[in-house]
Amino acid sequence: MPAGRLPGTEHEERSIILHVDMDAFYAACERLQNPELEGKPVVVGMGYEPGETIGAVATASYEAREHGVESAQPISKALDLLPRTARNPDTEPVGYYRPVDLEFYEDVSADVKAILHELADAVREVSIDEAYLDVTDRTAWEVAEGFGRHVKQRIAREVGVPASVGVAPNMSAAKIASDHDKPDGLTVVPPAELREFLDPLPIEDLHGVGPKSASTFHEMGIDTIGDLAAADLETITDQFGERGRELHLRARGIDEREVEARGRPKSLSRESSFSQPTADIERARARIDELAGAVATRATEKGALYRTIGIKVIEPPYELHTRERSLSGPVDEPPLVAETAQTLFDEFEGKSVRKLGVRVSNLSFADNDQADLASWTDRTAHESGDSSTEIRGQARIESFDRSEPTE
DNA sequence: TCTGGGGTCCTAGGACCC
DNA sequence: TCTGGGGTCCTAGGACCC
Repeated sequence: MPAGRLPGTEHEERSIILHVDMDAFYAACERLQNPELEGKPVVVGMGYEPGETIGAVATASYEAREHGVESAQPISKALDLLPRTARNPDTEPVGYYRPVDLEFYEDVSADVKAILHELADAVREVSIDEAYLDVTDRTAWEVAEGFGRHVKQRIAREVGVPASVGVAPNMSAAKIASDHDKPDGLTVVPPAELREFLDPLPIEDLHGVGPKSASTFHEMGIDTIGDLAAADLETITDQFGERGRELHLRARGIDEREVEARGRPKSLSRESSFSQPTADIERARARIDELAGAVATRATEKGALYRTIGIKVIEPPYELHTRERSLSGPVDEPPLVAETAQTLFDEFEGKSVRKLGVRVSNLSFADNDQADLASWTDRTAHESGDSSTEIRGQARIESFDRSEPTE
């Protein structure tokens, strides 16, 4: 926190925040590998295999969206709206379906992110296709539009994928701005225009307002961001708690969050659905073993120790349950993930399940994490010797002590 | 919307401690 | 002993995001 930085709105007026959002990113990456797809409707499906009808839409190009294809849609439905083949391909639209190739997309994303880090001091990578930049010290409002265009052009020229950019005095508004003119958009909202930009937008455009909150807002007669800005704060916090306070501020163009690099992950998980809900306990337990193994492998790869192991069970129609158990200390012990997950699943035996997940959380990182390392050695010092093998062994035994009485 | 996978944050009650 | 207040951790669920 720089000394002399003023709090409140003065700080915000000085900030220039840029949000970069790649357009239909997976589809754009597919076009990079296969330029004939340019201008064609492209659908990238997860769990999709060429020629099959299984899976769900991860990303649809804008051309595919024109036919009603949306992300999260089952591939089978997308195929109804946009077939792979047509009787007369000259007059009827044909969709180009591709399976997700995450490794390639991550490489492309890394190229984009490298450019972003050159262009800003602070970068928050939100996801594979999205980032916030604090460019306060790199540009000025008078030339912010040119700066935004420069960002887009560098990404297009050096990586070859389109991006939409929003520039605004804070993160919340920058996010809305980048979405304002998609695809290939550029929207600049200087401080003086912030309120008039936000006011007419639908309440759904506010980041953090999902379907549930939106319908509550509508019931309250709040349909636009301007309506929320004008609403009585107490009415909002009564309904939405602390989150409501935050949304009320953002609706009024205030968002004090700083652009900070993302820290370590807080949890790691794997989940997968059955094509049909199943009550077959053997299948369910086999699936849990697979998921536990995959999660544990990922944790090991990332150098993460976990202290909490949990499962997620979705019963039809779509009833979510979570169970978790904490150990006495952080471990990296793949068999323990599976054992604990299986124990937690006991109470669901005989239930029909449509989806299962395994998760590890309460993570700590052995490498290069001074604070964690210090507290870890500190905490374990009185309990036992200083050998990590002993500590892990102890955590393991205590976890059994806890679980056994319930059986 | 009859719903894929991987995350984050918040809330609320209970246990447990001082 | 029928009983205060505060803090932290654990667990389950909910909402939201990409």
